[in-house]
Amino acid sequence: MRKTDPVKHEKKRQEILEAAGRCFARKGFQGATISDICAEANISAGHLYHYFATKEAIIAGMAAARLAFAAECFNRGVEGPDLIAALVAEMELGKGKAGRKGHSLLFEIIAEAGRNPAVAKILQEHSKAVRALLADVLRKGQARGLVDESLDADVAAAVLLSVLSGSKTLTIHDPKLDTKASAGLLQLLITRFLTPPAKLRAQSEQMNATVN
Amino acid sequence: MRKTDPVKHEKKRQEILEAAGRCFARKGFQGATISDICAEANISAGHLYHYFATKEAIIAGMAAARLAFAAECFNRGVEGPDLIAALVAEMELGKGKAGRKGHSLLFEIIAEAGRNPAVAKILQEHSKAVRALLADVLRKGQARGLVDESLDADVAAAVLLSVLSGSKTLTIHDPKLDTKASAGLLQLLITRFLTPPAKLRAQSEQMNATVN
Amino acid sequence: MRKTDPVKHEKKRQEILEAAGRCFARKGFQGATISDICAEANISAGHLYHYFATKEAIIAGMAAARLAFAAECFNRGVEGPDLIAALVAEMELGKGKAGRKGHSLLFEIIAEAGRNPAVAKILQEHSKAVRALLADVLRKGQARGLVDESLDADVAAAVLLSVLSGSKTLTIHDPKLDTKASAGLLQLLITRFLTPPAKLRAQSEQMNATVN
Amino acid sequence: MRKTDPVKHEKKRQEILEAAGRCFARKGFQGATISDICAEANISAGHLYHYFATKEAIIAGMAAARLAFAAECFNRGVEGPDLIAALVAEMELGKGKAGRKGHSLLFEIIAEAGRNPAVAKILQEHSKAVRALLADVLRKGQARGLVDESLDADVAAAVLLSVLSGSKTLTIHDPKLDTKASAGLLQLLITRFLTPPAKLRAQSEQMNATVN
DNA sequence: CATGAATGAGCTTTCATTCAT
DNA sequence: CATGAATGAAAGCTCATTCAT
Repeated sequence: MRKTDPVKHEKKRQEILEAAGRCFARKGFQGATISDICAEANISAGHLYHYFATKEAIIAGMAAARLAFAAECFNRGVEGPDLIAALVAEMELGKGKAGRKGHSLLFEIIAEAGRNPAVAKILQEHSKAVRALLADVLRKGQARGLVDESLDADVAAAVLLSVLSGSKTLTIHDPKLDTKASAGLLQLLITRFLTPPAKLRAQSEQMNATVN
Repeated sequence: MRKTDPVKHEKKRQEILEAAGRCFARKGFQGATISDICAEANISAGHLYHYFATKEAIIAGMAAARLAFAAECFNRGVEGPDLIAALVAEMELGKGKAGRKGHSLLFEIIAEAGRNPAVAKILQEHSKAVRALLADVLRKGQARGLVDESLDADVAAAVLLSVLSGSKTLTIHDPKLDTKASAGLLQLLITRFLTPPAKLRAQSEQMNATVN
Repeated sequence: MRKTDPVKHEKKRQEILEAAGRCFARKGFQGATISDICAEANISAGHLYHYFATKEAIIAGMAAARLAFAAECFNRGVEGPDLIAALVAEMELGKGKAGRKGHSLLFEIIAEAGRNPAVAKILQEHSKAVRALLADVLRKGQARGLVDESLDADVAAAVLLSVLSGSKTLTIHDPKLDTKASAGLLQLLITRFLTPPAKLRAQSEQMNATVN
Repeated sequence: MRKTDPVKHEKKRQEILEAAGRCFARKGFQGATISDICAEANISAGHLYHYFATKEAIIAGMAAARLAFAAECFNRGVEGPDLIAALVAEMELGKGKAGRKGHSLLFEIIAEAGRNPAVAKILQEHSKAVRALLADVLRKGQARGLVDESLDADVAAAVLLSVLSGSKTLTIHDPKLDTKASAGLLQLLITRFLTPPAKLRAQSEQMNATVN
């Protein structure tokens, strides 16, 4: 009497979600068909429904998995020594086609969240967690004098994350973008936003001194 | 034999595009059917095809119209006296449900651009034009000492527009967002990014003086 | 601006219902597919849905049409001079294959009524109407001394109709049935049930007299 | 190497058929799925196929079991002292919802017999046996002067069974049926059909005598 | 210009059945 | 004996598009 092995089951589920992710990135949520996903996952149409009750469930599951993965990457980067460099790195400006596909998927999720409450909830829970983490990092920075104390850490975290999202539109708006220059300006933008004015003044005085 | 009145024809086209825009905002590009659009525009399915050859053409036409309108608004605001206030105003953070629908539509367009070359081209042409305009404004600002001269105006314009796009994810990521505080920090972010360091130092010294 | 012609529309609807009736008689409600019905009605699958929203609606519509037709036949027969002969005629015992198909359809409807409320309602409304008519005829018979006055006309009508339904199982239970003999006995059964005892006695005394 | 215990095997078969009967009563032959039956019988889908080769076989087996059971009940009742009361009792007019489910199943079988030869054969064999039995009882009644000798016992048996079948449509045609009154009239109907005219005359003369 | 009847490919989903374990 | 993962054909239904009127 062999009972279902829940580990194997979960592994297969993840495999399917990954296959679905690739299809969705290629064709969008509605453009990708169940057939596409089955072909990509190498299973039959009928079998897919042992793992997911509806296509909706696949979309929701896939969004959750993708965002969880993104959050994990973000966490790792942000807990390192250089917050600003980590943020800019997260923007993945230069990844070519593969990166752009991933970005499309992100905007697909955002658009879907506008009319699919299940996806909206997933997206909001994800960003709440990421925002909280970032706010925490900012507060520590404020304690160490590296971040302007006059900024509300929670709001600043939300704004920084929106900048991060926005940065991913750069290559979509302009495929011939100078990614190095853009990354540099984004780094400058974040630096000027976060650095305490006193410190900034000191730096610029020093620069002036150097110049003169 | 009366020939088609081209003015009337164009007017109807615009009407249909507006109807399509409402449907797309509600249900997405694939979720909205030709039937939906016909119902919204009060015409028959057959008649729709006198104005647009395919659904694709409606999507493209609608994206073009929507972006043209956005550009127009943007131009008006940006040519006014206060650039930064205009940018923040453009972010439309507090518009409630209606605003969020419009934002979903924007991200729909962005996601679609990732896999539909026609839409990608429209989006890129639009942003090229807007970017050029904004870069021009920035250059004038640099000439008048209001904008940091060390910034490359073209790249800075692209970055600012990406911040603008990103800001529209704020209410999607968190519907309970404190819109005033967010708008305030975004304004601060742009200010600190653009203001020449020298001027900023002056301001902050002045502030310090006031404080002491 | 040609508007839909409701007459044509209704005619097509009836055509489809007739085609559906044939398919259902052949394969049952679930056994007959939308494709089958479309092929039988010579229309495309998509077009069927201009006339019926769901397969359920086709079943319901078809049941209603079929029962309405049956009621019409019944009414015509029953209002004639010989009620009992009409009832026996209605049993259609000798119609061969075609008849049996029609009977299967009837039992299909009855079985479906057991779990499909919409069909149950249609069936009940139909039989209510037929029962009322038959009860009326019985009451007139009672007034003229042809029907036993001690019978409750309403209950007797229901019982007679159930006998009519039951008679349609005869050829299903036994395909080699002696239809003439069965029809004869059914006629006798109904006669003995309805005829006033006094009249029956007179007849049988007369018969006895003849025999002796 | 233990061989299959044929007793246990048969017992399980019967269990499954009972479970199938409940499912079929609830949802019909095509509406009930193999999954439904497995869940109701608490076995796995694969295991079911150790007992039945196809769904068809389950339907046939279940029909056979159900009809065998019905025949058994019938036999017991009909061999008792009061034939007519037994027939009316068999009609089960007042059993509420449960009864109606059982009746639906009967009509399901009848409808299925119209297009499924296997089921048709089972039904016909069953009714042949029951008819033979009933004909026998009638012949005995004729010998004892309780049943009209002019009736052909075989045909009368078929007609009586069709009345029995038909009676089961009563509550389907009218859920608010007066079951007592209907049962009374059915009893009267059968009585008048079977009783020898001479005896009937005697009874009615007696009644007249009483009345006068 | 305007209609809506008509098409048919293709969608998501279901389900009887098989098979490795 | 018993499981449930796996199949794949086919179901009901949708929808962009065409066309006679």
